[in-house]
Amino acid sequence: MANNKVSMAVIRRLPKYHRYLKEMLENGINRISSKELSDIIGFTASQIRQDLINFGGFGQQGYGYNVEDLYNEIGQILGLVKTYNTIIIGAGNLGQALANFNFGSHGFKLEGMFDINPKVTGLRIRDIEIMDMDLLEEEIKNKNIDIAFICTNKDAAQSVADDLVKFGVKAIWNFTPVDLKINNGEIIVENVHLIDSLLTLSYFLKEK
Amino acid sequence: MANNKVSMAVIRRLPKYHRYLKEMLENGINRISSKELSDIIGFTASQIRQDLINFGGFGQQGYGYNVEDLYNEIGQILGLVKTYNTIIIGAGNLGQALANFNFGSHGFKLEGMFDINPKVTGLRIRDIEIMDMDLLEEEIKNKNIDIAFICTNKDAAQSVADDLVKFGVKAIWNFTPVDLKINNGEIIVENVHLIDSLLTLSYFLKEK
DNA sequence: AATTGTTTGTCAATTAATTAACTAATTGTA
DNA sequence: TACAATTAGTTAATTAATTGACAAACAATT
Repeated sequence: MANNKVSMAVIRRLPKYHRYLKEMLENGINRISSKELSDIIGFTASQIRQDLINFGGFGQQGYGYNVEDLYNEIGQILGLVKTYNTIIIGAGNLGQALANFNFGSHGFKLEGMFDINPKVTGLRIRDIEIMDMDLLEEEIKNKNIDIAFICTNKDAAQSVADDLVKFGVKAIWNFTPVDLKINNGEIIVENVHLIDSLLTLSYFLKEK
Repeated sequence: MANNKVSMAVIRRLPKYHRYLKEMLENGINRISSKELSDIIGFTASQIRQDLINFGGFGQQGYGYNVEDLYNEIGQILGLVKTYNTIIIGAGNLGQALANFNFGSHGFKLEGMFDINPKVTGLRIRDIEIMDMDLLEEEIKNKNIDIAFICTNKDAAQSVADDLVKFGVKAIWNFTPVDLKINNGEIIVENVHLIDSLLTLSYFLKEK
């Protein structure tokens, strides 16, 4: 199971494999070749084999891949074997929407929500209390929080991120239209820049 | 202003340029070199020049780029010169969150929201009525809808997409964890696969 | 058991994307 | 006005990513 520098392009395809394999598993398909997978998922068969080889290769010549095994392997590669503790910072519409997404079923347990607005602090979303930001440090440390979702407005994002890092969070899922400056190279930052996505759509729409 | 096949990598960087240039403009910076921009935005100076050359090149040797001009040019490239009419399908937590995002300020005017759930139809979010899906065809045609945001559950996504295409929508912004099958090659589909993003984060978290 | 067909893993070839080097235009200054 | 400094545009070199080809391994069949 080699692991010297897997490219970002490959990594970003893994969740899609995982998604499709799960579906196949649910449909009772227990064997698949790279060619068949190619037809379904839209990557070339060669690319699929190359991608999987990055992590050791899980197939068998003349047979293909066992769907369940491959699903489990990719799950493992994606770190879906343990549960991560998460919190949401900013309990506005987006924060509340994410709280209701139930990422818990994928192994991401929501442990708390935070906001500065006294109109929402004290409320509960899906049994999770919205707490004041004053409690952030304590909660991160007590509950051993791994991942924080930043759903504040863009002006608050950087200072919130600084606090999160200071208090020991390991990864940030950033929903604000800001590129966070994080000095600590150990901290993972994953952005969901909705406006960038919409502008990309707009680009292609204009091209027509 | 050449335009023979700009690569996806370049296109997906454009919104970031646009974002940073806007910020500079607001800060009263009116001139910038590729080197300075590189320090701020994190792409190499060479890449920045290469990117811009795809669209004709807007700089001047010995001077750099005029921030306002470049901002406007990129805005134009991204199609931000006209207003697009949008609707949201699925008025659950996410749909409501997106309605409150106010993409109108970027030229994306929200013209309606739709849901099948009678508990939410009739309600208003930011002065936009949540309508029953029965009215979808009529509204798309009357209001000349360009873009639909799909925020339904994943099981409804494909059939909603089929209807949207049939009724004349030009682009779909898909928030469901499904890869929509659209035959009509003229239709733009832009995905926001939140779970894929979270699993990518998870991958890097596991790597540490 | 032998043979045919399938399919991965591997390696090579190709294509795409990024980075570096260079040239010529322009700015700013003495 | 002349000259040094700056900097985009351009071309070339490098690196990365994708695709194609094929041998070895295995499965299925006779």
